[in-house]
Amino acid sequence: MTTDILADLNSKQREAAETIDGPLLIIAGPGSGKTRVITHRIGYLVRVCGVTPYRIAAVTFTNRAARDMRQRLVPLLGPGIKDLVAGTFHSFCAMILRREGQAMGLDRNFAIYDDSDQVELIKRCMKEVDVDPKRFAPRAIQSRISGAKSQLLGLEGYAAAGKDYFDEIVLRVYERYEQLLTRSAALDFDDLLFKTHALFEKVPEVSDKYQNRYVHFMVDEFQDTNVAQYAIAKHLSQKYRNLCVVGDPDQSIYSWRNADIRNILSFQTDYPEAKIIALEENYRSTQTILGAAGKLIASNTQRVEKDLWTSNGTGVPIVVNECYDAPEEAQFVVKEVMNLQDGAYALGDIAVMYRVNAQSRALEEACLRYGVPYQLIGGLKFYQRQEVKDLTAYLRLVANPTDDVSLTRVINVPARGIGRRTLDELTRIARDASISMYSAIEGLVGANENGGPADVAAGALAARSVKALTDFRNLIKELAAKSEELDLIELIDLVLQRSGYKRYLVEEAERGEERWENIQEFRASARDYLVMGIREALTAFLESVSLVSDVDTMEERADAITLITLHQAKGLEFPVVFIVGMEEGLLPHLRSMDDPSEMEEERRLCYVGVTRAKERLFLLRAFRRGFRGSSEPGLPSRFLADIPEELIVTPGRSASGGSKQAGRQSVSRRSIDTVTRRRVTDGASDQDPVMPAVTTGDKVRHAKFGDGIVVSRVPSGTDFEVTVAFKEGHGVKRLLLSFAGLEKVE
DNA sequence: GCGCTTTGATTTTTT
DNA sequence: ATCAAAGCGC
Repeated sequence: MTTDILADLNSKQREAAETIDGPLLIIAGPGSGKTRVITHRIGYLVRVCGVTPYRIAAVTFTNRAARDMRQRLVPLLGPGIKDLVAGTFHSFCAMILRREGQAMGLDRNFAIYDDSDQVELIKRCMKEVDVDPKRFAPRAIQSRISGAKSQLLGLEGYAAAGKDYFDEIVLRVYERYEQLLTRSAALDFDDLLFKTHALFEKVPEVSDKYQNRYVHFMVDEFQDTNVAQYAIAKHLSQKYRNLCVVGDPDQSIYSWRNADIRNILSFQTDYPEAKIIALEENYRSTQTILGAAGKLIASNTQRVEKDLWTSNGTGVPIVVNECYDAPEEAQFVVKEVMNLQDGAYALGDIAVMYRVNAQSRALEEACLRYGVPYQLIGGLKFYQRQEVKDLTAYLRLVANPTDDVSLTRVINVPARGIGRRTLDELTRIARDASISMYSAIEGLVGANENGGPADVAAGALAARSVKALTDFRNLIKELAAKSEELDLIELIDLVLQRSGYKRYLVEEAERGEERWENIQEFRASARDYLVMGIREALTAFLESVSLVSDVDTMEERADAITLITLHQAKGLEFPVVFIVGMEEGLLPHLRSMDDPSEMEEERRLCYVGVTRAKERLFLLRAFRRGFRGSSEPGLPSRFLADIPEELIVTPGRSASGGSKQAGRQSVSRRSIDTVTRRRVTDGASDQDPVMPAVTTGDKVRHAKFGDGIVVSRVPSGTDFEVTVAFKEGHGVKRLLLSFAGLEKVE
């Protein structure tokens, strides 16, 4: 039994999985089988030690990581897996607060404000407390407030610590911000952590309940946790002291989001008895890649040395190349991709990574031009799109009408004659009475219906404005009432119809068609929630909308290359990796230049990128790069200088014109052959596409409906639902991919 | 109150 | 280059 589960672990991994009593720190280098250790450790706990999954919590950095973990655990835990808590800190805390938050006066239907909601609210606060948004960037204030919460200072702590002039300003906004959040029954991202911690501190019954429950608590990506997260982990494992944290200080890349690498040090002082296990064997990369990574990270001074090694072969040299500008760099990538594809690789084996999202543009254009299918992660995030946010705001209002940010967002979308004047007046009333804007409307409407001439509140508003507000209130009321009898999809349809949003999009809005399609995609994503009761479904759906990121929904596709930021790439691996924009000012980024510790973080970011690669790595830079219109020459990244020359091959400067293909091609060819042999012996084909690789925009043929174009593709259970627009009067059809028998046509 | 034009600023990374 | 906020005429 015992040997069964841990059989395929190496001795260190095995030791980590078997250490189940007391605090444990696992330092896991890149590619060292970290996820494997975590899942096997859980499997061992359940299968061998007889711990019920209900008593285990595993917190990961992304939902995607949690999903992967669950998937791998299914064969080990069977149906018991549903009792295992596996999620991000934020979703874990949201769950606790929904369940227990009333103990400290929290509304069960609290809204969750994401980043942009926060900034909206902060702008409004600034107006109210008379802080000029031109002198002080709302974003900067938001980041201070976020910092205060992440470090568990909160308003009081911040007030006590604050010193300089800017702090004074922030404090004024912060105070109002908290009032408005409370008034809106809303929590921001940081509150999810901050309030959970506060709940544990203030309400012993709740604290006891969860401390008793979690006999084993595990934290993944520990190097990227903040003070609040660590405090919560500590708190929950106080009783059993079985806290297992896994991380790699060299991959800490989120200090800007208040992640505190010192947590690793604190862990060792907080738990002096902790066992520390380092996983140093790398199963992922070639010696060449690992060697380059090692040299790269060795230049950091603030680090604990590690001895990473691999028994993999040497592999092929790293390709370093300079191109003239970003478009040429992108073209180089695409040409190489085409070479690799004829050789040994599928498109899904290839990723292109970059420092800033803006760099994806040139890459997309090149892919489009040469017909290379790509999958862009992040960028203009789906849930951040205007139409999706608008619809979400309506749904949030149905769940919680006191949500001021959502109300302000859609009260006049589509236009209903509620303009700035009315809105200003409404804000004033709400402020004076310390109530939400929705309640303010209720008040106005009530006063108006009673026909009181001494109607002080509405005095400043025209009758037609009051009428418009009344109509809006009735709309929300109606939606809320009807929502009880509908399912989530029906509710969405009702919202779209009754609010006039559908008509607005289709008939008047710019790019209406495209945006309507996004709405359709969003609507389809609600499908997963139909099994629950409407109320529960609505809350869960809204929560996932706020808490789910783009990497989370990333599909493993064999038929497209992946374009992704270095940050998002953490935790992923690809046989072939291109890192573009290896230039001073970009990687390392300009903003890190004057701070040595930020510079070290840039280096770690680069290290993360390099260590994503299994077999082939390309490091590219452009001689000059466009920046907001103009274009400026740049210098090669200092990180390139850290990589030993013997690990590098340079195709030669790709000067304009001429026969630049020849030399490069021969290098590529030879290298691919080497790799091909290895891959064949591995016998590992990680993808077996049973279904045709059909994606949005593809031309397809159906036996009955003929030719059409794929409008959208949405996961649906283990299958995909594709929406296809067919020609010749067959119209738009929704089909399940596995049954549709679609054939791709060119 | 609405919609057009002008002006001005602008984020690096994301749960 | 791009987008949001402010200003202005209807």
